[in-house]
Amino acid sequence: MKENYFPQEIEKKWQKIWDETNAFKTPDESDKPKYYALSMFPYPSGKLHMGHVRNYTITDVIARFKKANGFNVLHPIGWDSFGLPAENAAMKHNADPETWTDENIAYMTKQLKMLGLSYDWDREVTTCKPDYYKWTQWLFLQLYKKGLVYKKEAAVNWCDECGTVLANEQVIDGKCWRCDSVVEKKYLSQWFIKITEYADVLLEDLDKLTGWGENVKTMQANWIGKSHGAIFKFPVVDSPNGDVKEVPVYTTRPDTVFGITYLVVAPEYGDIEKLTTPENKQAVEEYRANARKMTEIERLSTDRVKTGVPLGTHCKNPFTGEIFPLWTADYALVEYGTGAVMAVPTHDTRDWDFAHKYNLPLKVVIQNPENPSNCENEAYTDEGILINSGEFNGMKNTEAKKLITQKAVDEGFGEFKTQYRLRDWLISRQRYWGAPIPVVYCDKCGIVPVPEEQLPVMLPKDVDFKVVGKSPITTSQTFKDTVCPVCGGHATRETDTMDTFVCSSWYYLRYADAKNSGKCFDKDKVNHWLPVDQYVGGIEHAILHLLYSRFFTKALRDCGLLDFDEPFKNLLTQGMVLKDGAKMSKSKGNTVDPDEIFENYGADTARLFILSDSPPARDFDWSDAGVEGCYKFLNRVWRLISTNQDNISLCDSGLDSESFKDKSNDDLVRTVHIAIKGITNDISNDFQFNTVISKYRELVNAIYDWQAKKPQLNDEDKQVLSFAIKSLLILMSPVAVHLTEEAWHELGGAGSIHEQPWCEWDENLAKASSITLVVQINGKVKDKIEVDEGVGDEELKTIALESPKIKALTDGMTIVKTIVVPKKLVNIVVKG
RNA sequence: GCUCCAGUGGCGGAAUCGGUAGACGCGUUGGACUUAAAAUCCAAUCGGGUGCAAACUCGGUGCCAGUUCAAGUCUGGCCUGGAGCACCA
Repeated sequence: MKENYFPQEIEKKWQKIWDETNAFKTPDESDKPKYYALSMFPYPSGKLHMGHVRNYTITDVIARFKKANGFNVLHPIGWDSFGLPAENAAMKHNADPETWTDENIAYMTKQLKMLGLSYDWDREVTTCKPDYYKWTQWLFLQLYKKGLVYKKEAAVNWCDECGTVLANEQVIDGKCWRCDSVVEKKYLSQWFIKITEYADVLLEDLDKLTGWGENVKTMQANWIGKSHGAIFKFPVVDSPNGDVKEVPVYTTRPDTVFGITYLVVAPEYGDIEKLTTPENKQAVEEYRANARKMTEIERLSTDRVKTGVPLGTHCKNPFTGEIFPLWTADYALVEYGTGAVMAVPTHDTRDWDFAHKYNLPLKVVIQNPENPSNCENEAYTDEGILINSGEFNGMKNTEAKKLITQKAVDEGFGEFKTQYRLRDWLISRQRYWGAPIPVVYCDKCGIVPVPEEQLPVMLPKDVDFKVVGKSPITTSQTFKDTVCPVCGGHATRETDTMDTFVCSSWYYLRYADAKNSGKCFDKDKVNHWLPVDQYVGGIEHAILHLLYSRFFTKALRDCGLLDFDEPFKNLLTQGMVLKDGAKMSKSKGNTVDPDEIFENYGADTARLFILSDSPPARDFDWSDAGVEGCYKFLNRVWRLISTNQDNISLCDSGLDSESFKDKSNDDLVRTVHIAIKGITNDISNDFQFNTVISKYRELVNAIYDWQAKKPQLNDEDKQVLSFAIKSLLILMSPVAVHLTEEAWHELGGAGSIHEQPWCEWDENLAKASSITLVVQINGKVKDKIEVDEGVGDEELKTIALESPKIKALTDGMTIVKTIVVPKKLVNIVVKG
């Protein structure tokens, strides 16, 4: 064993061996219980960044820990490899996106191997390869058959920079999630997945996800946005042609229905033209044109002054017989509810603002119990007692909600209604580098799905990537023109491709059966491996990927392809990697290149450091000094072992014997047992790797201290040291994967350290031989006394009371009572 | 506005059940080794007070209350920061 630690040399050596022997291959069949550890797979952008390093290291340590603890662990990796950056790169160099992607995957694969990750590379999945996207297309067809996919013309989010539409989930603050440019509304015919059909179960099943953080669950719940309310239908009294009989509205405040003074429809409301009088037509048209021009950001800004114009027509309130005017205003959203709102200015802040601007009347119907002369300066939106509400007067508004709706139901102008904020998932993209949507448009038969036996619909190669203003795929001569599978006549292929989030919504299933060429996956294999026991990834997917994947799992279950409800049993959302307090990013210039760290310090240092300073869920501040510190620590570990090489014998069978445990009352043996227990518990409880690493340090410090007191080691000491080092190596093996393997090998350990079972501890040895009794007076620490471990409660009390310090302090006082916490503490309550 | 999370030394953070606040590390300071440096090792490091010193003592986990023999931890009310949602009727 070399005296000095040369990580680069060691790491290269072992990586080669692991690679050649396929060391981390996972068999499907095993006597052991299964464990599925998964990181969110990367987009092959070119190089790994520190976020990747953190993500994959966390999952790798978990996978290795579980393996050592007797599980058959599935720990796969793949590539989320469709998407716009490849296409943009291709456009820039007029090259094939596939070449760019392949090169990136090759480079990043090399980096993953340099990090020493224990992947089963035989299960690698690459979403842009036909053997994968064939099944993405196949699954699309299954959902289509189930009626969960449809095409419709709708107001959609258009990103001009990316030249494509976006899903709702991909619009952040009115901007594109990818390129940050402002998103426009466009009316286009697009493909949607009916995720709303699963809104309720997606919400309800969040309760089953006990292994998910509350933050992610509430984010999803908010996004789904379930609300309970009513639909009321208001008869139109003066529709110009008499062809619109009523306007339905959705409200969560049926209790305020007696306070309606006007009604608002969205500018895009379907019947708006029929509800406009000829005199108002011009103003309404202008208003609508103006609304169309506005960006989402402008339109949705809450601090904007509300605007609107009257339509000239009126509705009747069936509860009161009152007639009130119809307006259009862009604060009503066509996509939500019915696209029309009943306005109660006295009890809704938005209606209040609008009514004040246009001098619309107010009618108070809910009385503020603390301030009966309410609604003079602002809307009153809290609970209260109904007034001016006919038969409902005097009732609590919370109770009236139900009764008022019931009346509407009974009299045929209303119904109870549950409403969701979630919209259907827009999945078509006007881009080349994605899975082609397997559909053709026949001149005669209309929309025809591609027959399954014709899959995959391959991406064409005869494409001009330099084209501007349309998808490159449309330039292919061979792609568009095709034959209708039904009638054999001329047909045109769909040129839209699928959102990459469709590809990533099922990849975790494919790992269970990655090489299956006849099916997307074998049902038994998927049922065996899934759900994922531990999923690890960034919080940025809290809604997008995680919601889509949950939906996919449920939809595929309903297609009979699998038998479970939720894909990810436990979710760990790791924090960001920061540098100098800001997220690492190229634009800020505060990135740290993993390659440089590997080169200068080795992967083990990188792994150790990225786990050391913060718990996984919290943000992690990268510091050069911290890396240096971890490197020094590994050197310290190496030195400890290399200078003791002759004193250590790993294959000493005596280490595992009962007699060794019994005869060893050595403090170091106890320290090791305490470390094993602590480290095992810290990993098991929420993967607290930062404290695991502090315990590595404590153990190493303890071994050094122990040795400093023993200039000469006798045979028993050597056995104790061997036990300590062996345990240290195994405990550190999930993190410092190369160093521990090398040391294990050099010290004559059998096989690979990564095949060793985890250390066990003896409960009796995993505690100090004596305890420090804390003595408090009135809750304040006054004395600390070393006592034997086995001392009983009564005796502890006596010891405490007889301590000279305590005697002096309690002298002349009345002892009211004495509380004894076994093996820990005595609190003496005194008076006087 | 609503929802969730967090707040502990100079810094990252630690503290199963309510039971010694500040583990472990970074940084800083002093020292040893060295011609010198690097590396390594040793010591100190929350604040105030008493003391030459060992030591002793008081205060302290965002703020204010409360529960308790005992609160970083539990309860209520605030403050600050972060994240998500948001003219969603």
